[in-house]
Amino acid sequence: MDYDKYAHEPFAVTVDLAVLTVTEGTLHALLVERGQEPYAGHWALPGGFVHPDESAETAARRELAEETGLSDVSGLHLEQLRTYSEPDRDPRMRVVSVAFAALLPDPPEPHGGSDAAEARWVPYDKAGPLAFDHDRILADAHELVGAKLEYTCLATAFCPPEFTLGELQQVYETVWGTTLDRPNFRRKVLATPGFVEAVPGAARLTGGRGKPAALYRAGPATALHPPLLRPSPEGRPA
Amino acid sequence: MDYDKYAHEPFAVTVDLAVLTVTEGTLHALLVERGQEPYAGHWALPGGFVHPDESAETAARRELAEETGLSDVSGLHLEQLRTYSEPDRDPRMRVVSVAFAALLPDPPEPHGGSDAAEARWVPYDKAGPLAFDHDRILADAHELVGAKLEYTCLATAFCPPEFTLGELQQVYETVWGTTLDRPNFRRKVLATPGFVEAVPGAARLTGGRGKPAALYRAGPATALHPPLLRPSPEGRPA
DNA sequence: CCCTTTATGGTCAGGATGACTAATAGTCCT
DNA sequence: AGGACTATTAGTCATCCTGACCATAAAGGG
Repeated sequence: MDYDKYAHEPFAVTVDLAVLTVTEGTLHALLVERGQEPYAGHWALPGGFVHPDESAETAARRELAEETGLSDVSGLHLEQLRTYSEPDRDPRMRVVSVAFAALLPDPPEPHGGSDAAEARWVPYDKAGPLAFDHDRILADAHELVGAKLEYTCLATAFCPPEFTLGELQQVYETVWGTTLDRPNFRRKVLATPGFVEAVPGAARLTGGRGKPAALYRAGPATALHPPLLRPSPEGRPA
Repeated sequence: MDYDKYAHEPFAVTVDLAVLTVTEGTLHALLVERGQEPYAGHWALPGGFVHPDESAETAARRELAEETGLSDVSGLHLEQLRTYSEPDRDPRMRVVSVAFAALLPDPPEPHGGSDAAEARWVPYDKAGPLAFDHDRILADAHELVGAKLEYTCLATAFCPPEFTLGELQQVYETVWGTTLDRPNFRRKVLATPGFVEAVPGAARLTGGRGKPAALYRAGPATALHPPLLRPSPEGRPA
């Protein structure tokens, strides 16, 4: 890198967050309503400028805390998605945005943060046309999370500290948009060492009817070997 | 994103390229020798500033062409890796770098490009301490490529337009640092529709001894279902 | 001509997966 | 309280995929 050969144009660097959660069997994204031009009145992904003294990861975590009002953002899963740098993605100036996907277990009531007119959880399908290239960012986040569910233990990031296998399966089904066989899912998860570990105090749960389910915690494993492949819709995704 | 709330500090945005190739059964990376401070005399990944009118992808492709001297960079595989944005990663100023992994079939002789004192192919293992955080970027690129070989058809990007299954297997073995069973590898590859397609003119090849191998081309498939998992070194990667 | 080398073809057992059936243990309704 | 309902948990069975092999074919080199 030769920094002195070209006059380096200044860029603005932002972070955009695709904050995802699973509630009521549906994938939700956290959106904010823009208060100013451009795209005033449109919905957009939360985000903001990277400060001079922080990394993109730090900025993303700060924005996440501001936007969700959560105090403990340190334990949340943050995944760097991709960087979007098309020259015309912001009509006002040259903005390079580092996008992150954040996974939340329980969706807290979003209080329209510092700079957002309003913040709301919106079902993924109904996340209408968003400002800037945020539609694509959100779609990319969905795809990334869906793929990572296959070969990592990421799914537990959508669950509270203690969860049932039914809840874990719900995460897979919701993100993938499919249904899975319950006994098979159970067998697979339990056969993967370190994925989940049973909570010894044979606890129970569920506010509904049916047999109480055993509780599990996220295990130390991060990778899934062999992976848990989502069913191919057709013959083969060629 | 509220662009007017904070005075947005200007950042310099660069691209860094981890250009990888497989030659003589070894993974090689393209490195350039820095001509100026900081890290003068050290080796580094090729890269440079993103121009005001181009995206990071475009900049990466341009730098790749300059650095390798290849005229046809359009067909080469470029994969966005990650963005590195630690505030202190460059001692002089605030630089945010979008890193890419580039995969080459035949390593052309690198002509020390416009701004590089010298450019050279270096075996991956011997890519000593690099400038800035480029050691980590290179390692991340290796890990990404290794993972993508498992569940995508990326391996053909390391091969010339027509190749033998032996060469394809070589790619896997070199990147993963393992050995694979030849008949099993063959069976797996041929059983995946769209991965490779035989060249009808039952051509042959190889400059050495042994039975001539059939030639194949890259197929239309991009994903590998089910994946081609690398052998787990120990019991289970927990 | 024999040996080495590489490619290709095939077998065979074990593991993983998908499709089901059945039993268990609770809540809800009447 | 009893029965209906529901969700969890357990288990079976055939099939596919995989890893570990062995065998054959087609070249080149002594």
